[in-house]
Amino acid sequence: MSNEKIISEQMKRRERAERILDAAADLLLRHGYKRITIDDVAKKAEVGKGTIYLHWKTREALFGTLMLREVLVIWQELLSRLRSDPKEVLFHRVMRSIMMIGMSRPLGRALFTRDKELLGKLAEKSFGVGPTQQAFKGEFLSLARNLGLLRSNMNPEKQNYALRATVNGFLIIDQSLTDEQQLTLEEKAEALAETIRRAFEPEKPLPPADLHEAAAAVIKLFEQVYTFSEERLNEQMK
Amino acid sequence: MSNEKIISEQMKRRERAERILDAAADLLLRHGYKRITIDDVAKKAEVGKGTIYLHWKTREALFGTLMLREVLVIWQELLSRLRSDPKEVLFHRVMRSIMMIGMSRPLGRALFTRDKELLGKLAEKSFGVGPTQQAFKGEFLSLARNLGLLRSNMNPEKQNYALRATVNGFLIIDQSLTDEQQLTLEEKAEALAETIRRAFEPEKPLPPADLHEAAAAVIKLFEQVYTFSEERLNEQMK
DNA sequence: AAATGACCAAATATGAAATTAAGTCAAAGT
DNA sequence: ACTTTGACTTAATTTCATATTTGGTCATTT
Repeated sequence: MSNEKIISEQMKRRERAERILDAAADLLLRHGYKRITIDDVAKKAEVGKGTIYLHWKTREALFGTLMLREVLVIWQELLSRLRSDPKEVLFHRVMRSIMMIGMSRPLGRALFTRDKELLGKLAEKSFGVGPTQQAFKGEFLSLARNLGLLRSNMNPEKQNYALRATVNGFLIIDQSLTDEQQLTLEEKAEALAETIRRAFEPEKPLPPADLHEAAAAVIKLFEQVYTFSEERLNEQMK
Repeated sequence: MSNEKIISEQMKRRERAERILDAAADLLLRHGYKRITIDDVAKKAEVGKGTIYLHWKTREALFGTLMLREVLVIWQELLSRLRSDPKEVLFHRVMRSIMMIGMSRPLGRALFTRDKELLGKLAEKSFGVGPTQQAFKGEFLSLARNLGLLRSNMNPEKQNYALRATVNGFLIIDQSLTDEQQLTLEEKAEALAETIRRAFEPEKPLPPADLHEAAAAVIKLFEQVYTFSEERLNEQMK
């Protein structure tokens, strides 16, 4: 068999996997995790049930991959924003972007708010890929401190805790907001950004030179994490 | 019957109600809401089951009163701190106190973290007394802005949202913290205080004169809310 | 060699019977 | 007379046996 043929075969395979994930995503948002059966997904994706098991070992693995794909799309969009404007590397801007990107996507929103109704037991697990989250929580934060994107006159553990609590608060609160005075997503993201900027960023703005350097460094780290996660995704989709 | 006699009777009645609540609280923290029966409470409080229904109409009402009592204790301790030092009226100090007081009390902690394991369906309901929470979310925040305790160069709705999200984040995150590097309660409360101060308070500190005025005004409002809630409690305990 | 769906075992849903517990009130206690 | 109680009623919950569904496999078809 020719090389092109093999590659084309792999592409078709990948396309089919994506189609199955699309079907799963649609059903997930429509009916919620616990109500979906593999038969439903197979029917919707127009493949035999056995075919799904050619791609994933278990039902849970299928949905795990779906979540990872969603996280990667968000990650990619974030990277694209970072590349288009170095100012986007400012910590509050990164957080605003993450909130804007994630919350405007139905699946991202379910992930961010830990929507138990929709995700069922999936809500507990973390899909940022273990190492990805590590990178984010650990490496990224210390990098941000070193680059002057975060205050450095603050105990790092305390700062990490405070950041996590704050961001989590903004993400989680959305579902319990039955308030009439609903703010728009833009306003909410802006509120998060302002809170983060005032509470965690240095008083005086970063000089443009440092900003560029910071952007380059952060993009590099994010690309590493992205590439790593992408490889994981590719493995999972065989 | 003499007046003293009647008052003494009422006191005994009240004491018995407290004893029942104590029993309920103990069982609640030990076994969780859904596992407790009224018989358990009656036995523990050394009263007949019927006696409990002389105080409360339903099981849920009994536990509702228990929650209200807990909120009032926290409220009272907060007021006491405010009275002892006017500086405690600074917004970040109020928030730190609330976190310190509430989180150091088992029942308060369950309430703040919305511990579903312990509180069951009670976790959903709000026990700050409808009007109390209104007062807190509405009146208190606008009063704080007027008194210079909060930045006034920020859209009030957005500021309210951001504050709620932030504080909620610090309170809720505690239960999902399986992290090894557990901070002490003091450190966590300090982290919340610092975040609040930087993100929501004016840059320059309040002059001492304004501080005293602010403390007086806030204490007055809190006393009103406290008194109102206390009356509710008294009604509920008949 | 890839894809399928009939098949099997395990999980889950169903529903009737048994148990438990919330709430009442006639009787006992003070 | 007035308070307190626990046996009683009924509604809710649990149990348990049976029926159904569904995750995952693999012999057969494409």
